Amino acid sequence: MTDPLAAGTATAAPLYREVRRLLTASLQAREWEPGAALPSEARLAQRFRVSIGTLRRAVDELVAEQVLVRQQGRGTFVATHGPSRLMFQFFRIVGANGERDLPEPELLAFERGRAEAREAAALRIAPGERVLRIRNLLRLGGEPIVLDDIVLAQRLFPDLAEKAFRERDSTIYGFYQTRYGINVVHASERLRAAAADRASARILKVAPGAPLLEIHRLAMTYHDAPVELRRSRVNTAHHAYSSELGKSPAR
Amino acid sequence: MTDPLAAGTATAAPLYREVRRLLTASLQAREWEPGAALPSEARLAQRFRVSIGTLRRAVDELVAEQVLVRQQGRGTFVATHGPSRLMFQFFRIVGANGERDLPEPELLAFERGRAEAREAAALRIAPGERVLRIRNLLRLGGEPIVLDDIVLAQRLFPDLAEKAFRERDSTIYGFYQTRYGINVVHASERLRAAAADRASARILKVAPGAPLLEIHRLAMTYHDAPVELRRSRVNTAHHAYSSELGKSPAR
DNA sequence: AAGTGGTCTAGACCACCAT
DNA sequence: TGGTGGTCTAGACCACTTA
Repeated sequence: MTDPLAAGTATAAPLYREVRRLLTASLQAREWEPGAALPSEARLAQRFRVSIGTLRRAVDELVAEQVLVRQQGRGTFVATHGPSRLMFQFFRIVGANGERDLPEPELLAFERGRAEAREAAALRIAPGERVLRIRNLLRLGGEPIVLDDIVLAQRLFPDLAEKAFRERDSTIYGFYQTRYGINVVHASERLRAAAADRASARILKVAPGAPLLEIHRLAMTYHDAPVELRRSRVNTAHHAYSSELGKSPAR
Repeated sequence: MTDPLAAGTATAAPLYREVRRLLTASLQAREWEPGAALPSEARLAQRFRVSIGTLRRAVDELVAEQVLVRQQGRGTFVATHGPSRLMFQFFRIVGANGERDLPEPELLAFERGRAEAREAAALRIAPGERVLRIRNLLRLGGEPIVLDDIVLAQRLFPDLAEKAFRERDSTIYGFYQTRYGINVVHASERLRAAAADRASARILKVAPGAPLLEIHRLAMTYHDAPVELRRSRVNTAHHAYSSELGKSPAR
């Protein structure tokens, strides 16, 4: 194998990282559609001119981040944002006994606006740039539990209209993925307790001033590029946010 | 290599899992002290009669769970519960700008009691069994921010007295590890928003009824055996709980 | 210089899935 | 039966730490 970085610039990155980078680039370029199978590991190893072990190590990392999914005997697939991925990765609200229900969404508002300073900084766009503001209610077991206020850079979602958003046939991240080729791969959240303002209280059917769990989330695609800013307010009277510390996801 | 499970009982577990099990057993038996180096990978591979690749795979998993720590050129070490592990794995409270401070603890109460039904179920002991109840305040930047109520099965911590707990020279989990050989390796948490009761409000210097972030944590050692039950109340006026979704820790 | 973990390879064999 | 991913091996070479 020829050294990919022969010059003496510090220490060369390991080969499997370079292979991972190439795989990610192909995913970004939509060389393989969401849900589709990648070429076999043997073929990919040939293509990148590495051993199968090195190729597998690169795929291992993308599988760990749930960007790819392996199925023994069948192949390796581009992960889709279906209900199961939502529940495993992006929806952490559980019932009193730890049980998880699929949330039922209701679109409350869909508006166009301009980015405020803090929103612009988080989304890495210019202050005042056009944004979409979406208000979405999630019900669990019929009860209104989560109120989401979503901000998107309009530039990333050209032509997105309320009708298309409302009539999507999948999760929100699934919609981003299939309609706009934007694959949310991780998110960073900050949680606080806050008193319910009047509007939130009315929608969530709690008393004004009641304690709500407030979550600020920045969802990102490859290379930590920001995609979506979201503020959630959760009625935690009969639900909770679940967090696991120091345990590898699944096994 | 002889098959470790020759009989036809379903599918045999992979060899690296068996090696991992043996390593975990040695750790539980304190064959290597916290902070001490394990034998080299070559020697461990010889000992377990596996190839170095298989041995490394077992160690990989324990490193991913932060039970072991690798240092290139030096060796592989039993992870200790020092300040850095606290901050990376078990303390998720950050400031308004995301900065992390080391909390300064103050012991408020140390009492003996009996396990209530829910506590007993969580700790997997009998209802009414002896427990220790510890109330601990954490300050950040001098301000009281987190109030912890800790419940321990006395059986796991024989002879534990207030003085020893108060005068410990490390984190609480470091104390469990060095004094009792109990290594907390992961924890499961449930977060809610709740109104401050009078006692909490006084200690955290907030108004009674102010919204607090309430965290119920069950800390576990190897094989998910429960160790500690903890309820935290956090003043999130100037701090937040940080959560990363779908990102491998560190890299 | 010696010892450690980190990377990479090449190949064998197994388990599982589709046909 | 053929193709896929999953496991395991044996060995070479590199990077880093310590003395």
